[in-house]
Amino acid sequence: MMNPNADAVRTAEIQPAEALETPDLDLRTTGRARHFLRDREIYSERDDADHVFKVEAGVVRTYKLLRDGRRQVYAFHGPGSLFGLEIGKAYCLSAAAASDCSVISYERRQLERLAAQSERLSLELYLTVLRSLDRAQQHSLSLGRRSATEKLAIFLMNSTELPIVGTDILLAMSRKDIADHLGLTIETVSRTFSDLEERAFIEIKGARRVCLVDVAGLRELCA
Amino acid sequence: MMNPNADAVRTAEIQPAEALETPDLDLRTTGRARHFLRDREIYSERDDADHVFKVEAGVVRTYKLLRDGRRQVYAFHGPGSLFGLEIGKAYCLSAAAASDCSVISYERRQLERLAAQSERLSLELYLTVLRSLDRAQQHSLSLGRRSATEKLAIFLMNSTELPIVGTDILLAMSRKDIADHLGLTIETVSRTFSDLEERAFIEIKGARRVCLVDVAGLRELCA
DNA sequence: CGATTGCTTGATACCTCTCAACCCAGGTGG
DNA sequence: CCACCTGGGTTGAGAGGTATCAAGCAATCG
Repeated sequence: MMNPNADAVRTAEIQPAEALETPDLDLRTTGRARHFLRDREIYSERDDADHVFKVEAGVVRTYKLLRDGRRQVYAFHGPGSLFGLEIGKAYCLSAAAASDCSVISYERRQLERLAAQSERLSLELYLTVLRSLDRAQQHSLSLGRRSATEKLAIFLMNSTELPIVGTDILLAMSRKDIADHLGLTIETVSRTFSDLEERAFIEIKGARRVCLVDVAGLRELCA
Repeated sequence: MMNPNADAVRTAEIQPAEALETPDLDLRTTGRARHFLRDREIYSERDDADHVFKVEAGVVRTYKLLRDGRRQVYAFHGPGSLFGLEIGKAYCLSAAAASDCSVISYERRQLERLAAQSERLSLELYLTVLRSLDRAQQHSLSLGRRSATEKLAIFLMNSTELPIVGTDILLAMSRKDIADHLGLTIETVSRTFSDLEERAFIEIKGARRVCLVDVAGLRELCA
């Protein structure tokens, strides 16, 4: 059940390729490819949780809305990442495309059947959830005890998994997505970006394109 | 692997009795009872994760320390709750007694062996982790997007699981524990308690004893 | 008792939010 | 081609909530 050999957990803002990278053949055949344009909803909190998803390309965000419109983005899922695993009948989060993306959907009941038969698949599911838990906890640390600058530095350092062009990273998500992920406002995110640039930690080459000039310094900011 | 029958997830600040409540006999025999005085460390981040624990009595906190002394408390575990499940070799959080408490420790390797044999045990472990994930996400929502008043209201409403005397709840943890859990300072927690009392939502009968006078109102505060 | 510890209360500072204006790139249509 | 519009991002000024620093209080313990 638990794997003592799986070593130090990587903590990435964008959930990277992980479980099911080399999936059982069964699984590959049962999935169905789907595409979503940016900001399209994939599923909504309270919907019947009858599917589990894996990202093929692009980035998906999972989030929750409060009555007054405040939004908390829990995680960004990049290619290879699984999302939509649930205990109960319904999803307890919403999921939407943070960028144009394609995902594979698996029928939950089918996946359950397969997992019951395959020791290996069920272990992978277990590890997937455990990894998500680890990330959620890291995220709590970011939200609870850190300044805007620290939050953004952490976010950037954990975004190293993103598409890279030369030394630059490309952010798939909007300022609002970042803000709602870090518990800040768009304005503060923007100001903090500018601040990091003035202090020569990064260079902003476009709203979605950032060069990490001083990685050591950024890491230092993460305390 | 996944259980479609396990319905709506309870979200409690204090992790309640859940998995292993009716444990396999094997498990019961392998556990070893241990006692800890308040604030004693049970394990530390980076220690070898060779044991898994279940709370028998009292409350345990899992937490992490930053270099500058800031502390984030991730969760409080009450009687019946499992903690210490890990992917990697080492614990990625620390655990300590929030109040005097007794826990049962299981050898991880033994638990792994048992889980490999018992469909039921491995399912319970899976669900335990999934539940923890759900709580961690709820917690992120509290940390990221809420005012001190909302945070404390949520905390109190989720503490209904606590020992109750009449209509009062008894808080097992200190103000500092609460503060570090909610991402606030002790002073703000204290002020917010007072504020809630002035507004007649609660009555403070002692530092650790609170009467929830207006439950409907408190629930309203949770938005 | 005096000392210690945990909690409460007060005054002020600081960080982030709020509201508002502005900028810029992309798309549309005359 | 350019005027216009639109949406996302940036920047500014002021307000507000929480942190910080400091003092005071109550309970516990030697």
